[in-house]
Amino acid sequence: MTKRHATIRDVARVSGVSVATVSRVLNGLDVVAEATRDKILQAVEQLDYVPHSAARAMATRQTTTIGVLLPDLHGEFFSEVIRGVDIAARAAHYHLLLSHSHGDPEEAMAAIRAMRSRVDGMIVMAPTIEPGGLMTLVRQSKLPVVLLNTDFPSSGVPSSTSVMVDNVAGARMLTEHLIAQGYNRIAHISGPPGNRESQGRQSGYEAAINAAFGVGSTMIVAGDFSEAAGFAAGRAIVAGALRPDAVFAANDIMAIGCIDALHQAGFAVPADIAVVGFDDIPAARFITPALTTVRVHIAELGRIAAKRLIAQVLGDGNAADGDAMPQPEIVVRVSCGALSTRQGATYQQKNPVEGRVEL
Amino acid sequence: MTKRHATIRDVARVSGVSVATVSRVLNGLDVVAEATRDKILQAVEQLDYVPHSAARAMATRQTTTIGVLLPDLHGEFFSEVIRGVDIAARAAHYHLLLSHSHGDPEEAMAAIRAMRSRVDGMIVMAPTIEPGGLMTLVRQSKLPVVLLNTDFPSSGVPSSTSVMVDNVAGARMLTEHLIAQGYNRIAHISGPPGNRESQGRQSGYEAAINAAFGVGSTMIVAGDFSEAAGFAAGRAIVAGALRPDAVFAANDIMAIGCIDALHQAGFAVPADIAVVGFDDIPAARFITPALTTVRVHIAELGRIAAKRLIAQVLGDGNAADGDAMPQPEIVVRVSCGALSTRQGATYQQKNPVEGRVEL
DNA sequence: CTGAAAGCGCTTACAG
DNA sequence: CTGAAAGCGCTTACAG
Repeated sequence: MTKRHATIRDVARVSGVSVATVSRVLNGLDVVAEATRDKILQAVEQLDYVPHSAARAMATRQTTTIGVLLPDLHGEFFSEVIRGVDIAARAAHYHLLLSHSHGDPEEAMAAIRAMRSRVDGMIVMAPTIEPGGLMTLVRQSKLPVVLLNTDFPSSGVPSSTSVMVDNVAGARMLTEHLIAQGYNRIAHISGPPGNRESQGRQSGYEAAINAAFGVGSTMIVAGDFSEAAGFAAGRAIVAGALRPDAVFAANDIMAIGCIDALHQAGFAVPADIAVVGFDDIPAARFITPALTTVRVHIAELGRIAAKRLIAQVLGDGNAADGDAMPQPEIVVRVSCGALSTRQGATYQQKNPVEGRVEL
Repeated sequence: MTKRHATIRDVARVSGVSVATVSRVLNGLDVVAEATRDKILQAVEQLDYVPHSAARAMATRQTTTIGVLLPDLHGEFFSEVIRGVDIAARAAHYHLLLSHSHGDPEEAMAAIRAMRSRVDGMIVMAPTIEPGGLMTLVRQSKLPVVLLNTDFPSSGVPSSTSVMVDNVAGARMLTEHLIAQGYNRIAHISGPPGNRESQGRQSGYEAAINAAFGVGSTMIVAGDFSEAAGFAAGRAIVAGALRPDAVFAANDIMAIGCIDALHQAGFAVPADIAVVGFDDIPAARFITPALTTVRVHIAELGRIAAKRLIAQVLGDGNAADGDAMPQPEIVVRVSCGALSTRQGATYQQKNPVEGRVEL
């Protein structure tokens, strides 16, 4: 067992051919004679030869690696994106290089540069970079890029380079679901201003409310996606003059905070006031009452992003056109009042009872 | 904007020096004259030059990348490991290559080979590879490796090459916590047999019970880490002859299933029977009653693994010796009976009231 | 302090 | 069907 790995020259020597021929066999060029091939494969086995990827990358100018740049590495959204990206990457025999930006535009820039020579393309989610800067960066990286939940000036960029959750549709559906149940004073706890998820969800809410009750019927309580903000919003609602009969929080964690505040003030959910969320985090199923919410298939989003990216890398223009964007779906549980408490809240009913409403 | 990126030759040409000198500046060899340096840096800027990592890797035989091989990519454990690994990798300016094995030994082997030439070392978590095979693989990969929560024959391998959660200690502490509260018929819902997490947690439980009540006082209900198994165990307990006054489920999700079954049978938790878990998943805080459990700082585990790995890569023998392994800690909430229901269950008390008991 | 040149381990026209 | 050789873009002794 030598200290250093075998190289293609070792394989050539052992099998008595040139490195060119070894290379052909390794790359599946089927011009090589069967006998030669067998000899070579045997040598490969014997030497435990694995091609050096940097050398191959130099020669081919390809890395068979895609980069994933995320704003941060916390929580379920991140892991689901990665999981989906991995599915597509693995199917195409691509490796995955991971990076994140701490939500900082500077770091995002730096990460993109650092990745540039190590990948054949990248999936970037960088909500904090202003679109112009991002565009420049992408341009000068000269790499195929697919944007994930990230704004991009649409100046001639093919839509296939951007995938995103349809927050507007999800929020609208959910609001309409509340309206359909007879609620008519529906408040919205918003996410942080300037955040595109926030904006989309609020827009969907407003569209549904305005369509049903006319312009001016919206009730917005400012939040920021934190549990504390949801709690505060709950207290404000309890204390406020205009009592909503239902609350749509822009994410689940705020909904949970809100429910907590309502409970503490002696309100029953959903009997006195319905509360729904967005995201379908794992905890949504476990709280009491189980939370009605909107689920987005994040892994699928990641998978599609990766598939499109790889198609671009391969110059395979429309290989990924077959994949529809995943649509948000409503997950009906107890907190909206559509199900009785005993349903939906507990383990066994989980599958049979939860109602999913496809868009 | 040419189609191809600038190379070191371009920089050399523009700044009127040799590529060797450019290389020196790029690598911080401070032998270069200030004026030369400035010229070069300016050219770098102007050309938006970024060194080609494959070329550099060829020349230096280093990739400044570490690989992370995980059994799968689901859930919080995974994302926390990655997050921790990333912290250490980033601090040392290493990139992260991610792979997983679908829990399949064959795939794990393949993944290790595929990674071999792309990384300077790897963190591998491959609980399904039998130790002998893993050892061979690691040996022939000739790469620094740190094992994460993975068995390894201890034949002369320095302990720094393996990091793992101390399940035994965590389970023991938790069981002792129940004992200290006066419970004396404490059952354990085990994880899947053969799983090392399972085994460790069960051992810790047994050690504590045997120490307190003498050998033969343990009560084990077989589980498999699933919510359904916890539910089934709860039903079995309800139906059984020997009623425990407390249940320690080997993970939170089984504890949740168990509580559900108890509730459905009309038992109050913790008044009639206490239930505790292990892992401190996010949902543990949100269920009713909020779950007493054991928290393991997974991200810290990942960080230490990466730090040790990088120290090995750098030949920096004891650089990581300063880092103690993270110890499990008990998170006391409502389900063990130590806190009143109003405490611990709700948002505001989250921080002030939850009792953490350091090991 | 700087440069010319070899070498890292592959792939790929170009010949034969 | 196979081989000799150039080239991918760096780094690093070795000279000077």
